[in-house]
Amino acid sequence: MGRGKIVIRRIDNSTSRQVTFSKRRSGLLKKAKELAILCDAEVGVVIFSSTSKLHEYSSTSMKSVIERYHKAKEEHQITSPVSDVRFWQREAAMLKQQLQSLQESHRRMMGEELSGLAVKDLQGMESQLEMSLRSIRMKKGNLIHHENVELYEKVNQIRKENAELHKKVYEIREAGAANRNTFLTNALTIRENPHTTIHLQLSQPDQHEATEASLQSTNLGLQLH
Amino acid sequence: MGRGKIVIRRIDNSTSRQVTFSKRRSGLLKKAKELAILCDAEVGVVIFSSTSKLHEYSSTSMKSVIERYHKAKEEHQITSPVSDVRFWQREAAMLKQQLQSLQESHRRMMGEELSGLAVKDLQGMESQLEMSLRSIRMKKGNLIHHENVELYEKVNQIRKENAELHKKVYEIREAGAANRNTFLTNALTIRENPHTTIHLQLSQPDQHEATEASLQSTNLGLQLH
DNA sequence: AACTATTTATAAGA
DNA sequence: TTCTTATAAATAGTT
Repeated sequence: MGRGKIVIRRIDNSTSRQVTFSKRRSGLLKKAKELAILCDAEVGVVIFSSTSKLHEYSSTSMKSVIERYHKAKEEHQITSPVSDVRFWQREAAMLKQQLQSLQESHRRMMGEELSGLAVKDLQGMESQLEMSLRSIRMKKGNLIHHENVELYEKVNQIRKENAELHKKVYEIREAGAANRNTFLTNALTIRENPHTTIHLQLSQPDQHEATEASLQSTNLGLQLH
Repeated sequence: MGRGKIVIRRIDNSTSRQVTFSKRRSGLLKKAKELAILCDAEVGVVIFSSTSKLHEYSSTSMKSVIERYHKAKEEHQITSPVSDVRFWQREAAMLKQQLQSLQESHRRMMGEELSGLAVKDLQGMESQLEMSLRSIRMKKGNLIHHENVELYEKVNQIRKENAELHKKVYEIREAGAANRNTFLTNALTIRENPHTTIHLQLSQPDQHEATEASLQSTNLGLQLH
């Protein structure tokens, strides 16, 4: 990555070795930092220059990294007779767990890591956020809104068709009455207003559990006796 | 150094975080190796993935690196029981502090303990909450989409039923024409189906104030007695 | 696990 | 040293 390609081998010239060390050291530490942040890793880097100068980076603390390293390697001496150690280890483990849990919750609260959540969970979060917010602007018409409008229109169309059906049935009754002359007085009851209003309301996100679209049969039972 | 520029910040998506970890980890270890060789340095790198898997490199041996590190830090004891206790105590204290800080932040996020905050702080929180809500609603919108698909199906079903009603009405008329002089009285009963109610609800993720889509009662009561 | 379009790191030069 | 710049290398997004 430079003006020319180099072979990875000890740089003989002391000055340029020093210069290269300086550049690459900062590059390495930067990359270590990025890895830790990007990938949520615990990283420790220790560098001694050829002049024995120490340079280091750790995403947490070098002590933590080394401790963890020893544990992972199971090279840590086991029995420190101090039960205090175990207590504090447990304490730390518990706190770490609490912290992680809260961090996760916090991230979700920040709108991150929402995958894997159920609608109900999201609903709860949303209403919580809404409660927290004094005012939130309403956002207008997204794709679902348009679909909603279309559904509204379709339902209205069906309503009209139903109204027409009603009218036809009424006409049939009239015809029957005319033909049969009488005692049909109460034969036909139209209970509903022919202009039955369809109430189309947009649901509250909060009440999403209840918004499960349930469109039930408009089955108008027609029976001949 | 990729198809697009990225911001150095925890990668939310677990899969791509894992992939990036794998790529960058090998990159980091390679760079560490190169630095050690080119510049005649002693280098040690320890990496714990977010899943606590250990990865390491050391130009000499990790033990040597760690010992030299401790020496350079003038901490000659690798791990004495005493320092162990202190370490865990410090660890616990640090975690406790982090936890408290995050708890406070979380409470504020929940709209609690807002006193003592400047207008600027509140504005920052507000925009953060708005961003969070956007993410959550978008996510929810996707989840709700399938409900719309179901609604489409149900609407289609109703249409079919209406078509059948048309047919029946037609048949009734035919029958009426044929039996103009016969007993039709009470013969035709179109009664309300108990399930006639249409209950159509659509969730609108964004227009929460007025998004309750509730379409009730296309109840066309048709009764012949 | 490859493939590239890009970004990033850095070797060499000033 | 520090800056500049041409180029090598790393890698983000994609397949």
